Amino acid sequence: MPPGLKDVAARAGVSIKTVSNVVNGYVHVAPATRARVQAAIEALGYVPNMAARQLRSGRSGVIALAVPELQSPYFAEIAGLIVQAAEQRSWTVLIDQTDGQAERERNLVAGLRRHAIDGLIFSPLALAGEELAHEGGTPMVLLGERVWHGPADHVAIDNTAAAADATRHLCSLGRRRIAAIGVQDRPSAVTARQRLAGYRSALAEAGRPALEMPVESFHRADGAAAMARLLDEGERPDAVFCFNDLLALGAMRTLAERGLSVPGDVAVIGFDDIEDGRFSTPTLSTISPDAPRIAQLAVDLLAERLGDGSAAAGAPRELRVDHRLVIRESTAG
Amino acid sequence: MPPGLKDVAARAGVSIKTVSNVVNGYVHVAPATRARVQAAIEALGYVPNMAARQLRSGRSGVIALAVPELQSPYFAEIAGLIVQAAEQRSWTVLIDQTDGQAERERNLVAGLRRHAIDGLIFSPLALAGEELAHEGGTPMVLLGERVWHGPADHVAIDNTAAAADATRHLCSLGRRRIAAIGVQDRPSAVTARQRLAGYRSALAEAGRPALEMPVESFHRADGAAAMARLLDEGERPDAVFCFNDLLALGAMRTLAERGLSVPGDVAVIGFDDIEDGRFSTPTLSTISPDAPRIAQLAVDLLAERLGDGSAAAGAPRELRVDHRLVIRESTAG
DNA sequence: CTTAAGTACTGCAACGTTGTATAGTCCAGT
DNA sequence: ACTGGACTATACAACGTTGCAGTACTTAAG
Repeated sequence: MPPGLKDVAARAGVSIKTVSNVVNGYVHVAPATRARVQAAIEALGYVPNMAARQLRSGRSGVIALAVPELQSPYFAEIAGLIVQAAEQRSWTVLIDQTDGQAERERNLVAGLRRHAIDGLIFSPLALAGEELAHEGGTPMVLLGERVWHGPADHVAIDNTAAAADATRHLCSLGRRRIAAIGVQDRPSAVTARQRLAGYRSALAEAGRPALEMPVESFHRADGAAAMARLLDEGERPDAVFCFNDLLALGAMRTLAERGLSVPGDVAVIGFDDIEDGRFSTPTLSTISPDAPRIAQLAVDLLAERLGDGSAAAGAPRELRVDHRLVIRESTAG
Repeated sequence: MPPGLKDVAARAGVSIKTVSNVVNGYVHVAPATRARVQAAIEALGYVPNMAARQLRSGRSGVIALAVPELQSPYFAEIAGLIVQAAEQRSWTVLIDQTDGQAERERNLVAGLRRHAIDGLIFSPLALAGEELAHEGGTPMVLLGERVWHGPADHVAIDNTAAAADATRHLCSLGRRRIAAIGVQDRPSAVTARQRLAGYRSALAEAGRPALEMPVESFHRADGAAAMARLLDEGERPDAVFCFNDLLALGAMRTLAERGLSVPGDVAVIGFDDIEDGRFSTPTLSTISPDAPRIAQLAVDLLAERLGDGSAAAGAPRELRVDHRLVIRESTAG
């Protein structure tokens, strides 16, 4: 049984509350007393009991981060950055994998964990719109664009503009048949729909035909399969905009297998700027979102809602984060 | 303020304890009463307060997983699998990033989180040996070989044998100058040392010279830099065994930049079987550990220690998990 | 008809912590 | 000497839950 305030108090010859005051850095404690208590704490190896603290204060010091899957490098990176940002506030991050399952996401929002976490940073995949609304419970910050008008804060890059940037870049290389890999028309696939919109608008601007390939999900295998379909289907594209880097890496793999050169025969650009793309052969051009800033802002927004007792007060905010086009070998020359 | 047992009890016209009994599935509750209480629970949206539960029971239902970094695909995969395995027991996993910092790892072992988690699955990087010993606190399962004789369970593959398998494979291709990338001589770099041992023994067996490149850490950039040094240094190797896949991907990148073909000029094999290697150009041969089994066993071991009150009882166990050699393009032909 | 065993439910205490209220001490300024 | 304030320390009551002990009633067995 680990020692409690009681044990420390007994050893130091003071009251329980005085020990509590020392632990919490209360100012009005005589130096001698403080020293005695400190010594007792050291001697017994006292560590505050978080459960009891939380029971009293209602705060656990834990925030949850819900992402579709950790295996995806982009989410792993975001997760790592959020953990770091949370550390500055000495929060612990509990990472939840939703696997893109609506049921799981619903549970999160419904607040099944309500009593254990102070706040939630959530990157929704299966849910969208009003389904994300939650009544007065845990403060929540969403990663991704705001496409509805519920009470949660959002942090996102401008997906549509970024997709247009990527597509325009391909146009500027003089490519004419520019395909998009990553189309999804589920109503909840907000990100895919926005990137598609950006792609279409840039193509329309340049007067080029659209060539759109749907995918099940955003993994390498989906990219590889989509590219294969594209090649088998008809006149082959001379450029591909993939809605994330994993799709692009999969697509490049198929191109290599078919003996096509990148960017010679087909230029490829991705989205997310994951590390893999910096070391692939060829290296992958991409849209680089300012991930550290996304993480920082998400945590800051949450802190704001948490600090202020009136969490509900203040209109929900949408914060826009920068992105930039990174040109590497897969679209060089 | 969320409703508590008290509120439910008032609404259902029973005592607090009866509600508690219903919630906990205690058998001796009249069906009618149970129904009434259930209705009240539904109506108020009652959710048990985990903090209070933990305070009473000492159990939080949360286990921690400590890995060096989530950005590393291997750890991300393990993390995902462990979360899934833990879910079967309805445990929540709190993922901790140590960033390979000894201080951070020490804190974990010392049990700074002692009161908030029931158990710890730990993949140590900076710490080794007796430093990992911990007195009677939280049950702990270590990922990685047991190189000391403390009280914790271990789950690991046979790193030395696996490294020898990889090296022998390169020998069997008729390669003569087989380099190793990933050497580390910090006493805590247990994994690196074991893989090095396997490499050396296989080379000795085949009567080939050793060619060893140290690295700072196990990332793509380290692999790329090590490969560059290797090429600049002297007679170039015709095969490289990299101690993980990230190093191998980095090395392949350097080879591509230098215009060398893989496996034509240099065969490359990695270790971990991360997804990147299945889609890289060329695809990467590797040692594939049975990661799902590692995750399952780690969780099962922890459950065993947790279930039994006498956690200290029972000798610490070391479980060996299978691995296999996966031959892909980077060592084909 | 008594006793024992079983069922249905309740009340109290405790888990370890902190906010509030309070009491005593000491000194400065009247 | 007397008031007011700052300082130091304490006691008590919660936070929401569950283990334990206990009460009242029912049924079965002797």
